[in-house]
Amino acid sequence: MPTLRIVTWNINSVRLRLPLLADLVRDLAPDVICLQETKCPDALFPHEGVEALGFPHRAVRGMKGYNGTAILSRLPFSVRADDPDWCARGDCRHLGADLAVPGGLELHNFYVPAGGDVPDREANPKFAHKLDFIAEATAWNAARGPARRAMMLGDLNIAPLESDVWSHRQLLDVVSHTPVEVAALEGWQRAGAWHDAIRHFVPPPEKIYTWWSYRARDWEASDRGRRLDHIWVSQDLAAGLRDWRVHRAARNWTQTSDHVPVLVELDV
DNA sequence: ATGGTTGCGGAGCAA
Repeated sequence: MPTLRIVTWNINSVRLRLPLLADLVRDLAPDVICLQETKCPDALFPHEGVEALGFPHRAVRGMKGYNGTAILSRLPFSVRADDPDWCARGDCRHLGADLAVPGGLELHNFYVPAGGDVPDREANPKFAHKLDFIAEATAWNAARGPARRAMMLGDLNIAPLESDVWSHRQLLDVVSHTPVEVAALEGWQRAGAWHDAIRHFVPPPEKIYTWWSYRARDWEASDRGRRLDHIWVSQDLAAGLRDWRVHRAARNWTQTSDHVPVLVELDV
């Protein structure tokens, strides 16, 4: 029974931050890295640099300027070909893989739309897109039944719990923590019977954040963070969870992302 | 209440 270390990171430009990927590999020793916001067309992906870090197996789904996902792996895997094109946009927000481990392991890397600034689906098309995206993913999970030997991770752009934000009261009207978004994310989680792998180790009310705005004068002193990045596992994998890490130190790396890497180690 | 920063791409949009 192999033990895997799997990381999710919204890298916010894979070309700009390729050197930081080396720091991530040094610090976390991952077997699989799932990236979001690579902002890189597939033809321009820095394959050589990633190969040199020890990741011979890669899949990328990128576009010019925005979005983009990638899976970098020490183990072989195949890209899942029949997963949906969410909201029929072809906007590179999901990459599914079947990892070559005994018994198989499904891995879904998501970049959920951020949703703009106004939490109103009529006034703000970006917020409508966010809710529609999650509704489609929820229906997909519901149709497939409870997940088995599967992981679901990525930048979901929602902080569901009061202890996932620096101030529940002050963020109730802020996109990422509104009740309608929280209900949508909880519905998605329920539809797939997903188990929150980070809250498995750190139950509420302990605070956990994975994102701090670039706009803060001193992100560390103000510590106004949100837990936007998540790792969920199917119920049959929950007993295999071994370790976790939110790599807060990465927020102080030179020219870093506003998100930090999140790691889970588990027996699969 | 407002404004604050970053990346892409080379202005303005998205976050």
